[in-house]
Amino acid sequence: MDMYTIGRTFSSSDITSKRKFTTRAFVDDRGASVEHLSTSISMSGSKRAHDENLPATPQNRSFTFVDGFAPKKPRLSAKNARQFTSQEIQNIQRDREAQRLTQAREKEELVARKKEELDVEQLRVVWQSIRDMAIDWALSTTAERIESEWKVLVREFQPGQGAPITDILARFSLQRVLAQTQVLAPTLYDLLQRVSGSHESTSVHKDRNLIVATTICMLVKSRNDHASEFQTTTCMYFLACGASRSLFDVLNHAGLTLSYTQAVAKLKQLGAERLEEMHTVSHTQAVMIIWDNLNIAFNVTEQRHDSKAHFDNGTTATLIPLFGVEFPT
DNA sequence: TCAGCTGCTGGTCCCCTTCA
DNA sequence: TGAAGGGGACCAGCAGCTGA
Repeated sequence: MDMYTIGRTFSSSDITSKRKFTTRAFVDDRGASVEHLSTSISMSGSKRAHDENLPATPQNRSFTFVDGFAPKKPRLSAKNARQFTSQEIQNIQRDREAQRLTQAREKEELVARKKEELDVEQLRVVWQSIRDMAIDWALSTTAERIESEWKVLVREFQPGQGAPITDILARFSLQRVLAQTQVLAPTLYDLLQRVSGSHESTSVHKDRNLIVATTICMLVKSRNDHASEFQTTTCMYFLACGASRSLFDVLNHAGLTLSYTQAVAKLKQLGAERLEEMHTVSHTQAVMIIWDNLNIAFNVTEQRHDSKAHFDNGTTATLIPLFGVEFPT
């Protein structure tokens, strides 16, 4: 490895502090240069400068390296100066003017492009804001409309006070529920049709409209406890099927039927209404009575003396009005 | 083996809430 | 304010389980 001294410069503060710097550059065998700086500080005079405790600043620590082997730039002198003709000067001026104009045009284009991007971004933000406002408006308007439609529907589905169970059971129909919903609450009807997928269903085995109608009936009951035509009908069915009281509890909480207590009350009310109807019919026209024995088995798995399987026996009677038969008054 | 306990069910009563 | 409905509390009957 060869060693070369490449020179150095000092700042004024270095000189006053009497430090000696030796700067060397090493060039290895592969030609790569490595700079190494060794600094020795002469403390001759044994008197430290007053500024040594001051923090080092770029000003009092600055030095630069000068490569002694670098080719020197030719000095500008009248001897080396080239003589330009007026035509060349004009050409240079024209070229510089064209270059200036090109740079100005590019700068203008850049500014215009930035402005356009900014405008597009602002437009996008405004568009997003308008879109959000439109969605909010649509949602609130739809909600208000459904709310008003729903109130009308609930009022329509509420039976009159003291309405006979017989009438409720006779007129109840899921098709009627759907038809009334379509007329009185078209927005809600369309919404439920889309949610259930019944508007596009072609299945002949599963009528999704029945699910929509059932859902409407359950929601109506949720909104108004008096609107219970559907639940009154279903509770009669579940009673006839022998559903247990706990099953009634579950179905009642789901809004599918009345409570067991109300179901029994409705059944008794229905029995009283039919008995009254029988009295009326039997006093106004000729009737025929059909009776039959009724046997209900109450089985006990493990019979004991005080707990045995047994049959409850009774007699049922069915009254049939006779039309076209003279009735003596 | 059996008395006592527990859970389920049906029924009734009463209080509270909702709605017209 | 009355009607309608929900639900909790309570009772009775029945059946299954368990420990003495």
